[in-house]
Amino acid sequence: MTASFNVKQLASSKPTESELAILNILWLKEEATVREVHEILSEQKESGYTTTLKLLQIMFDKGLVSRNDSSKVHIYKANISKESTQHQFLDRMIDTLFNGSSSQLVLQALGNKAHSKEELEVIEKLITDLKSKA
Amino acid sequence: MTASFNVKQLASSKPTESELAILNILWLKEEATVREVHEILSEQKESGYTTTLKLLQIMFDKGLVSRNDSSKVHIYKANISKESTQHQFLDRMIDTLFNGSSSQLVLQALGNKAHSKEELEVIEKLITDLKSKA
DNA sequence: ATATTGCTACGAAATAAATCGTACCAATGA
DNA sequence: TCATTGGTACGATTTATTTCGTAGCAATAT
Repeated sequence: MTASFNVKQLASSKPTESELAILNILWLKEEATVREVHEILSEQKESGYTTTLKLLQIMFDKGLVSRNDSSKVHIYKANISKESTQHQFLDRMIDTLFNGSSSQLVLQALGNKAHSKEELEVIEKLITDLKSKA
Repeated sequence: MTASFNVKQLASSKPTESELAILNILWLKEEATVREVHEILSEQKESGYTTTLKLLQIMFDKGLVSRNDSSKVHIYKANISKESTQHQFLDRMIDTLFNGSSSQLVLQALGNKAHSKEELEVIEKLITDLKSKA
């Protein structure tokens, strides 16, 4: 048996908080064993090894991660991209908290925190591009 | 006994999904009875009256809403602002999903959906302002 | 007076999420 | 060979959240 993932429910379900924490690690490392994930995870939050294991197994069942179990030590990979997950959460947030207006959200986000001139210019450039296409 | 709210845990806790749905209604209507909240809520989602009631009572205990119970029919108000809640969720999201970079989030949000020229110009204007202060 | 209606309070069940203990297996070292 | 180590599987507990039934009370209608 080689690389595979379960198809009970495709990666449509919204990851929970702890699942997100694990996904972040997998996005960073591309591949990781349970132990590796657990090591990094426990820097952020105290918890037992089997908790991490179980979480990864649940995520596997949901299709959020895939794994290679050809050797005894299973190797996990994220099965959804960071971008699509960002997208998913942004959409949901725009719906539930910004009356469906993404520009509303952008304005808030820009207002909240300090941004360097460089960051602002990158954004500005994107807007110029978008305007020419609108 | 007049307008009051419980102080067990101040409005620090992150509202849950259903609590958010209720807050949205209260932000819209400024004040509402349980029945009014329930009426609007059940347009979006089937559920019993006492469910809404209980939810409001829990939110009251958490300090998320305040209420005037001087008459038999209690009148509820949101006790946290929409803006601060947006802020709270944005921050959390930036942390857990955008490596702490809010401009990253802005870029994603701008890229995701179509924006009208007008919206883009409002954002552009804000950026110009921010740049002059940076 | 008594029944009905509409409200709050609140315990408790149902569901979802997170956590952990224990069993079990294979590889390795003494 | 036998003990130890390090891995997976998985049931069961705990905790958080949602949902609802039932009791009880006051106002209103019959």
